[in-house]
Amino acid sequence: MSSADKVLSVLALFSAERSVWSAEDAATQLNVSLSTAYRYFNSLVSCGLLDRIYRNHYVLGPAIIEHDWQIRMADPVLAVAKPIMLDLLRSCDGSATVLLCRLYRQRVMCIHQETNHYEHPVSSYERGRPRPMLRGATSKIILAYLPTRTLANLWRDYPKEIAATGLGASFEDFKATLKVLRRNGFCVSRGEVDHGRIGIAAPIFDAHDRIVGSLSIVLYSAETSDRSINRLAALVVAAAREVVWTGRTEQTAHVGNTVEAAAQRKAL
Amino acid sequence: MSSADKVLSVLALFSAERSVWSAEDAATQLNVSLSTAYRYFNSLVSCGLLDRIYRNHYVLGPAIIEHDWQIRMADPVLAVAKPIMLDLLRSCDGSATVLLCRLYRQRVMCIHQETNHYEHPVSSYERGRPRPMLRGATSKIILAYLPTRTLANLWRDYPKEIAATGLGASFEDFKATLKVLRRNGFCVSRGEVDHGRIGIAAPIFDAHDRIVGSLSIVLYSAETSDRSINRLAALVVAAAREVVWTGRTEQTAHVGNTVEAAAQRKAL
DNA sequence: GACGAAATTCTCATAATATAGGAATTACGC
DNA sequence: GCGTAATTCCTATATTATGAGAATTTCGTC
Repeated sequence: MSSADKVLSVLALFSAERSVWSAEDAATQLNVSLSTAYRYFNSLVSCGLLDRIYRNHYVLGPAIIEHDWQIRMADPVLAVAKPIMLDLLRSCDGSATVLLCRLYRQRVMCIHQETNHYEHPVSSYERGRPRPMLRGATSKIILAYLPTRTLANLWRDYPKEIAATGLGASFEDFKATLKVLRRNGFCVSRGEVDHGRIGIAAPIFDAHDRIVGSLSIVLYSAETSDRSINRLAALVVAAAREVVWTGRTEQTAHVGNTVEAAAQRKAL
Repeated sequence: MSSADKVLSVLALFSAERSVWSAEDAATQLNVSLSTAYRYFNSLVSCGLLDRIYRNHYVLGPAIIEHDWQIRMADPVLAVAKPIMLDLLRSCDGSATVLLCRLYRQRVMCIHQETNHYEHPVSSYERGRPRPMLRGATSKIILAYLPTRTLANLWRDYPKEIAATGLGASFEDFKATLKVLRRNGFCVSRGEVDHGRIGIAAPIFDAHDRIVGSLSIVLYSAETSDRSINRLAALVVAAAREVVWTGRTEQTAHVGNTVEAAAQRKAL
């Protein structure tokens, strides 16, 4: 582990559970001396990844906020998906939230949300919030298309959790369950992530047909009939198919941004 | 400059102008060897700050998206400001966007936006987008309350720009202009940032009465009478006064989040 | 389904710097 | 302005970062 990796591991301390760290606590946690912890913090503060809000109180910094904006600006998938998600939302009768989620390594994360209930969205999964990997239609439809090797690793690491969520009591069961999902082409879940909610999800692939994410609708189960679930499932599948994950066009996206961006550079 | 600082300086390469970098370009830009650039990239990829979307194509990574979510969750100011901003928005007759902006070192950045024109907000300043420091009501009302030493630095670094934006031809002029703003307690600007827009901004202070940000309304000038500007200015000032920037209560905020967060930890 | 060019990792000797501990300084609530 | 706690500064030693090029892998193309 290089010294840069140690500095970077400071960032991993900051989580939803704990958003404020002191130099002393970090030193203890990372097994380094206090002076080293201060050196780490100073490096991160000076590049904006951390911010010292108060004597002995360090939090994640402005560079993160700005970089997230940069990611949103440059993301070609987001640009393609947004209007599609709004369309999908218009097809929903009652309260609904549409989620775009993405697979990163072995995690599923919400990338974008569109809702018609602005002050109280049906789903609390906003951009950046990690989703449970084994529960909910959003994640399960992604699981369904993972390569066997990745599934084997999951089974090795979390056999109990997989069994507990009803995905299968053996690895063969697990694969069989996922095969059914693949045949359907979509996944419907009830109350697996949030109480009283229904999720309907369809897979999103990249140019090489690898699974990269999912598109889903979250509804109140009390407001939703089986009939409309079927109708919406078809719409979600169609919408997800429109979202082709073209990482490579990112180059063109950045060229497209250049004029506006150059104007902004001079903007002080 | 430590080696960790060099690794962190890689992140600064990623900007709105250029969102994709190759190891080779980064090596050239940073004056390091190709193998060192790969080592840097690997460190950043393994902690999620970068993502390799394709052979030779590195972009900002998932850790940034997730950390931004963590910041939003833990931010006590955001929690206080959101309902206030929604209230303010309801007081606007036509299309409007309400912005919460924050001062970081010598920069102003948008932290949150509420709008009543969801698909085409009146202002394109979303969370994370840096604002010009010298133009627009949002920034100028912050300038107005900066300590003299900071203003002197600004004048030293950007005398031409300050004169060009009409803030003053001499440092004395500059200070006099800002004094008027302070006496008003708010700032109105027309078309300084975006064409055909009016900005109305009021200052936000922390517990020690230091300026930390601003709250502003952006409107279409064509739809807005002088009369309603005055009415709204009073409302913005009142709303901004409600938002007290209490960095220290961040501790309590994190305690408040713990239950939900712990539940999520077990969520895989 | 193998070829070839480009990307990426590996290896290693040397130069550079990260580290802990404590002293010195600074910040800040009271 | 005082006193405690936070933060920076200092230095010798142990550890690691670096570049150059060789070795390997990746992936588009045929």
